[in-house]
Amino acid sequence: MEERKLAEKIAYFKRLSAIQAEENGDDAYDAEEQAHRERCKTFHNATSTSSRAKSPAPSVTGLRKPGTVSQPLPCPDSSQGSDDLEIIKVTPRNRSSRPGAAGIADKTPNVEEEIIPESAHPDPKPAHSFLHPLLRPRMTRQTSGLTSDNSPSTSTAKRKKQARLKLLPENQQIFRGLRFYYIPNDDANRVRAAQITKARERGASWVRTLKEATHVIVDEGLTYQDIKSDLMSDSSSPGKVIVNANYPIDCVIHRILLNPNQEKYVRNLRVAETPPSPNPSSLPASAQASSNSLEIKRKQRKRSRKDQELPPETQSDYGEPLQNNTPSIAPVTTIAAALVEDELSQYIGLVQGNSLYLEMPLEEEEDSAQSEATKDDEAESGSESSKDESSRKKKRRTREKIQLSQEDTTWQDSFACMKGGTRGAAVDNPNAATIELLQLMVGMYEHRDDWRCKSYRRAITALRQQTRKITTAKEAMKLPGIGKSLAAKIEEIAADGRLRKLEHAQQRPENKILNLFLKVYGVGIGQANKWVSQGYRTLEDLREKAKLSTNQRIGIEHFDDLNERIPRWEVEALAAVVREAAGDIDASVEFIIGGSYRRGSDSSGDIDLIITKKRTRSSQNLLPFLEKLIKRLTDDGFLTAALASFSGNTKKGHGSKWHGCCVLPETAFPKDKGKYRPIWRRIDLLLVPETELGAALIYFTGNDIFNRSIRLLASKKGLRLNQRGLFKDVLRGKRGVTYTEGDPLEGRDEKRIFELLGVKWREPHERWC
DNA sequence: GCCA
DNA sequence: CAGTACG
DNA sequence: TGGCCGCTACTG
Repeated sequence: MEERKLAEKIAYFKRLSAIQAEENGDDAYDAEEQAHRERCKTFHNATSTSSRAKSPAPSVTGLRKPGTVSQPLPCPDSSQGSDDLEIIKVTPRNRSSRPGAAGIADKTPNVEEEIIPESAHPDPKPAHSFLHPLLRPRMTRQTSGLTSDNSPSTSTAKRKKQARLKLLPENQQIFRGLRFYYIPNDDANRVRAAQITKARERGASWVRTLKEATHVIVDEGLTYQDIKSDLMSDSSSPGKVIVNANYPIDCVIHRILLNPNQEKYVRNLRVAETPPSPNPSSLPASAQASSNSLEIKRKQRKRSRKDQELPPETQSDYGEPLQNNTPSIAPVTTIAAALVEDELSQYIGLVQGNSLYLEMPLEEEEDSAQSEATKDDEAESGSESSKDESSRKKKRRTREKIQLSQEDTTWQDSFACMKGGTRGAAVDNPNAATIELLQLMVGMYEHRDDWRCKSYRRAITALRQQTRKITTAKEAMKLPGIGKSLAAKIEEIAADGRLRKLEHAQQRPENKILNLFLKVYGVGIGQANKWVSQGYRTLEDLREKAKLSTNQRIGIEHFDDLNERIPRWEVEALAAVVREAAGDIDASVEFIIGGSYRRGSDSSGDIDLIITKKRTRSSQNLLPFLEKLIKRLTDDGFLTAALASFSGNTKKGHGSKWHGCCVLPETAFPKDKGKYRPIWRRIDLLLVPETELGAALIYFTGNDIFNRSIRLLASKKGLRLNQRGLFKDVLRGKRGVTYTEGDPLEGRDEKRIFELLGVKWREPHERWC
């Protein structure tokens, strides 16, 4: 026992130094990993290009062919999906007993429910106290909530149940959905305990049996011979990832799931002879070939911070030299951008600025600049239309302004819903290039980090309102919603027309695959992450091997169709079909096309229809009608799928939305539009009583940013806006207690809602934010 | 991501 | 209830 | 440091 601990301790420090080295030069991937990425890149290029390719045939059969290139990524066999279910059945103790929690082993806010309260961390001293100073702050945050939950914590801890494990933000949960089994599977020693904690903070769940695991983490020093018996006992080992403890560490360092098949992670854990049930697809030749122990391969390139502080020219590994349009500032801030980029390039969701930033001289210059801005602002406070000057007001200024100015043009102006924003604005905008790249960043964050996403979009909105090109960070900082980080990015883009962080993110195969999966209806970040980590890479993989919900299957089968834009004329044609059918059922029902169509868009992602009728006070009143309509349209072949209806939802009395798919019938296809081709379209129907039409119009017209903004504004005024109306924000502490009465202020009249909110009316086409 |  | 979707 | 839209609605 003593020997064991000593060995582990040694191992700990060994890994620790590795971490430190990594942190110092955190883009120092070793050659193996880079090679892996290259392979991935090549692979993906080969397969993904067809993702948007449309087949001339009806899309029912138009699913693109999966990648044909073979790739040594772990690829779960088809049985794996069903394994999950079985696992849960077998070992329910590790999970919440709630039936809905199946398969959601990550995300453990309710860990207390779990069994095995005690955790074994005999040492009160936090593990991170060993760590390199640079690491400490972050580590402190991560491990502060070290706790027990479903962990197979076995040692006889004195520690009782205490603070729960604190999960890191979603975007850092690189292990989300994965289930780790350690050999040995306890946290008896500090090293492993810390590793387990780190893994779990990043979304991994620590399971007690080998059978449950997706990943088996074997202590360094153990060989295949050592774990052989363990693995033997598990018939499901094929398909599992078996790696040594360096793997999760490196993943944490790089903030991303690395290729587990690299030799350094499987060293000694695999034998060429006869592994119990080798999973060929997860055993690359290289790994199988050499099982002899090599020395710990130290990361070769450890760029120190000093090394990074190079002149821009040296930094740039692109062909073109940087051009200095802005003499005095550019060099400095370019370095800043480069440094930041370096730091951030590891993983898209990297948080918080780094300390280097605080040392940058950006802020000092700002003060002087700010006084100027202040002066400018003074002159024209209140005139919203003087686009250039007034919108570059400094935040501090804004605050003053609030106090000084009058109601109408004050703080409300900072809400997106107050601003003009029009669709075509970006086209001829001087910041178009910047906007475009930032927009791509939004795409990378979409569904992943909602808040960051929001920030980028807000920044884009700000840029769009400029009449002058923003070229420096200093300048950008003056815009509302643009802080240091975004300002640096804007400057980087202005300087050399590119954003390295974006490029880096774009070329990550994981991101490409993730983006692909996220486009499937019914697939969110959780499911997409799970699938990616399970090794699925194409839609074909999903269709054949993954277990899909009904909706997800539809989303995949008609992926190409559903991701295609709908031309405006077709939106009208589709609506006409619905109207016509409805006319036979109840001619007094009215339809309003909402969504981007109502905002004037040339094309839409889907068709949004508000269904309403005079003298209706509840969406319930329209339910019978809708049922008939649905049946009729389904029989006609117009509606092709129901994605979200309101099946057993009568209890809440709402039942107001219907989501599904439809196809424009050939009979309704305009002759002048070329050759007819049936394309599945997403259609959303919203049942709206007359009394709620105004609010529903606001909601269904959007855009989303506008909605959120105006709702936020409402809440700041002590009101509440949703798709059913504007409400007085009464604090109803008791659940649903008599909230039916009196609270609604307005729901019927769209303009009236604007008025009550003190917001100047905006036409739908002015609601692009 | 930004901001109070 | 958590995940996903809607604008 | 916590909030960032909706006491949204629907699915499983």
